[in-house]
Amino acid sequence: MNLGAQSSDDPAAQPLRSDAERNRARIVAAARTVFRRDGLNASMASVAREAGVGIATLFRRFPTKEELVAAVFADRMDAYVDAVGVALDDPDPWRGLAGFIETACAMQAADYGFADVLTMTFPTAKALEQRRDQAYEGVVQLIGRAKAAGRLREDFSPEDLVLVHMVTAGVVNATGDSAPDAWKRVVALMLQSFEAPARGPLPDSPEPRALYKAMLRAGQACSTSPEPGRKD
Amino acid sequence: MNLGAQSSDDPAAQPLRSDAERNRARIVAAARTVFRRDGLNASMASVAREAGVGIATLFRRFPTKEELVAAVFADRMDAYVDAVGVALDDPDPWRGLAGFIETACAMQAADYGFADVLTMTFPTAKALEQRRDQAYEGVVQLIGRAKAAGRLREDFSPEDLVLVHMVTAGVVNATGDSAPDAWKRVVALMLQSFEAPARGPLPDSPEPRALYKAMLRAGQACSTSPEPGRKD
DNA sequence: ACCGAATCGGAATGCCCAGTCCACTTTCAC
DNA sequence: GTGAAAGTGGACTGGGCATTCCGATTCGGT
Repeated sequence: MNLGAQSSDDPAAQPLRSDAERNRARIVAAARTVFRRDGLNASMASVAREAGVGIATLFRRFPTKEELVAAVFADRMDAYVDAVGVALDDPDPWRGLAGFIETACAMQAADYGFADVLTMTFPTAKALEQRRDQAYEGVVQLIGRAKAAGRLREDFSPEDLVLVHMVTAGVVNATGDSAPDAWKRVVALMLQSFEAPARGPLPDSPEPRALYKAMLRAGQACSTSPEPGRKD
Repeated sequence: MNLGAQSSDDPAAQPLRSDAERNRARIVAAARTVFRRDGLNASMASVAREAGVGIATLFRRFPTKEELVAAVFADRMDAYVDAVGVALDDPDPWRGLAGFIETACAMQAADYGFADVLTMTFPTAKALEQRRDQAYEGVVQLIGRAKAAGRLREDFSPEDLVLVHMVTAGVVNATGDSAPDAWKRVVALMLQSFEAPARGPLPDSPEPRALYKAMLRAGQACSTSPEPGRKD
């Protein structure tokens, strides 16, 4: 794993000078802190300040924000993939799925940056997207099993998981520190209506393509503009 | 009603000069367009541009963004209050409540600015907040009746409506034009778990105070900073 | 027509941001 | 030790935004 990454653990590209490696680590740590607190729209300058390095140093190491994001959230994505694994190990597929959703949303609530990451896509961040795909495959299996067990409504689609992440991101965004647990109620509510039997039909799930486009747009917006989301 | 407002229909303050009145109308119309498209974080400058007036003109008429927002969304808020009225007139209180929620969320989807307005509060915009309170009272009644009819889960709280608005805002924000109907599925999902009998207990509803604080913070952020939501 | 007051528009200020450039400093292989 | 390559930080450019100021313009009562 971690095939083409240019991260510190990539032995391919010639190793950084020791001071550069030290600064790189500082930057990633600082970005972790800042993104967790302020979300992905935190400025590069604020990351540099937090890290105690010059702006140029930051940009030399991570020419695009996407690369920085990828480096920072690699481990969160690993945890996300692990959570899928744990869910798949659960003999009760419904409990597994529900637990996974709760865990994943808790990760969003604990890290505003990660909340954003799960609603965006970064095509150039290969390692990150590969992990996302890996998680996706697991989730598809999980969904299949939960439906087979008759515990998950038949019209649930993998896209619904993305919607759940968008919902959670929206709630934690809006409530912030003032009502830090509000998302739990919302997620519980959604889980109750995912459980079979369905209480009624639902409007169609968004097309995977359309949803991907939405996530893509959000990701691009985050690279350059001040605000992830729609804008002029 | 509309007691202390300084809007165009306020006969108290000396009337504006005819050209000023014309510009005021243009500004409000332009702001309506811009806020609908870009949400409340649209810049004052973009409103002035759209209106074809100078920036100073805009600021002279609406010294704060809150005042502009109040002027622009007065009629949307009226429609919102009306929707509550319609719901209260429905002999089936559950159908009334469900229909109201769908209508209100559709209003959010049709106007990004209004989507934001329903998740924020603007203490200085008296007329707007008065309408919000009016709607709130109606909703409380509606909830009471729907519970009495045994169609709404007993642990539903008025705060849940705010959460629904935050959820919808989050989804339309994230999906934008790419998946413009995704919110319908999410709202349908939530409605299904609001319907009695409850499928299970829920985490507590956020404290009204806490939720108010969250809405307040978002509103203040919108007045000055580039981004409604958490930030440095 | 005239004149003062109201109104106008745009330039100016001050802040934050992304991203680049360059003169100075540090590392490390020899 | 030493010198070249790698690395560094801060100044700088260019843009957007909120907000203020002011000289020019327009309205409307006379």
